[in-house]
Amino acid sequence: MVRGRPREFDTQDALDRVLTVFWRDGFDAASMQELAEAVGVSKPSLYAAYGNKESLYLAALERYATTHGAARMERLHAEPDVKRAVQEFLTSLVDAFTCTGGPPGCMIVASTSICQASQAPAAVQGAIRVALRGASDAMELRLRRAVAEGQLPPDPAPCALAAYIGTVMSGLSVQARGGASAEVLRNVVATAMRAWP
Amino acid sequence: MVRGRPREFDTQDALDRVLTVFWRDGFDAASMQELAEAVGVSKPSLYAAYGNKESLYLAALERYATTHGAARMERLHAEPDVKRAVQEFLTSLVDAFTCTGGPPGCMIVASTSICQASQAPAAVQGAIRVALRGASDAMELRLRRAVAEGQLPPDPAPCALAAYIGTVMSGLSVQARGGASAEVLRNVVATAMRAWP
DNA sequence: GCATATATTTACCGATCGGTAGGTATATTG
DNA sequence: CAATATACCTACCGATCGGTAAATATATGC
Repeated sequence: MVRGRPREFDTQDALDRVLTVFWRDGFDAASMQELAEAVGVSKPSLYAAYGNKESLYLAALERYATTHGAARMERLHAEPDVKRAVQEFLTSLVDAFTCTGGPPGCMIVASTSICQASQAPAAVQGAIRVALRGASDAMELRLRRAVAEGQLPPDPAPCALAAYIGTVMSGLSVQARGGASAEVLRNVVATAMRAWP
Repeated sequence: MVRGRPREFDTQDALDRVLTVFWRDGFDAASMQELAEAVGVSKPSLYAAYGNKESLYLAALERYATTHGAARMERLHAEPDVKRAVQEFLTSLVDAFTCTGGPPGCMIVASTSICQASQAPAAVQGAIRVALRGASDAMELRLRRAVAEGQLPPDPAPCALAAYIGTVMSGLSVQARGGASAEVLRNVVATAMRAWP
């Protein structure tokens, strides 16, 4: 057993609460004071557990990817029919972006819009860029597989189609952030799928 | 003639410089100090000319709409062929979002992602929402006209199609913000237009 | 010239920011 | 029972935030 006084909060549960604040307010606007209150501990406890604001954000971003994105990505690869897979993927995004259980939209997309040229540390900006690219890259991989399986024509190129889907994903987040309803966004997804080759 | 010492800077030209900083950094992250330096005057001069940060932002946002959006909107209504009008509209957006003369992406879209639940004053958040809706509304108007002219089928509804195009516009801004090239985004527009009825 | 009105700047205000020092509480090890 | 190691919180640090008071500079009206 480890010596010393045991921590009085669960670091993963705390990350979930931190994540929600960063998701809503972004890196700059979320203050360490606010984050500490969201977790229910004092400010120095956060520093002791995670280092500084930068590493806390990086940990929260990673947790966001695993708890809010991983299952959806797995489902994208598990569904054998590629068109159905993408359709279900986008629809589940709409549900997530308009879910009242958390802030509207996507944490990564929201951060992309504002953190690229602000006071955010370079590591934070880089991680956000990587995360944004990650979704498109995974989508491109899925489309490439579909082409290899003969489910999709090679033209338009999987790369271009993935960029289009990534753009729609980003747009859905912005619209949700702006107050668009799930019903409206489901119609957007239906229209977007009309571009399917 | 008006009495008193004349202002030593042009308020419209100053707004252009202020606008660029807000465009890049957003309402919160742009400090009055930074804005004053961008204009080339001292901080109290900005306050004297525009009131406070909130009204300065609102003035900058309005100027952004007129100097960066109005001409494009007029062109959208002037082009008689609706599909070509929309295509040219989106393509010109790509050029604007990736133009090296200013920050990448759209000021309104970038602000939407982060200012909705932050410390930004309610008036600022409201103005951003209105501006974001404005683009979709103008697009819907254009599509309704096309339906009336027989250029477009009534299904999908102009409302839904406009929401889709607005989503693509938002997505283009996010992707540009994330570093996507004009070439990639032009391909995205081409793919997006495949959904045209 | 002199009063009036407006613009400009330096220097400052209280509040809040990210981050930390230092004392105290609580666990294991011996 | 120490002794040690870790977590906790109060109080504070310098820097920066939005915003302003007060003095000075420059124009017009008489």
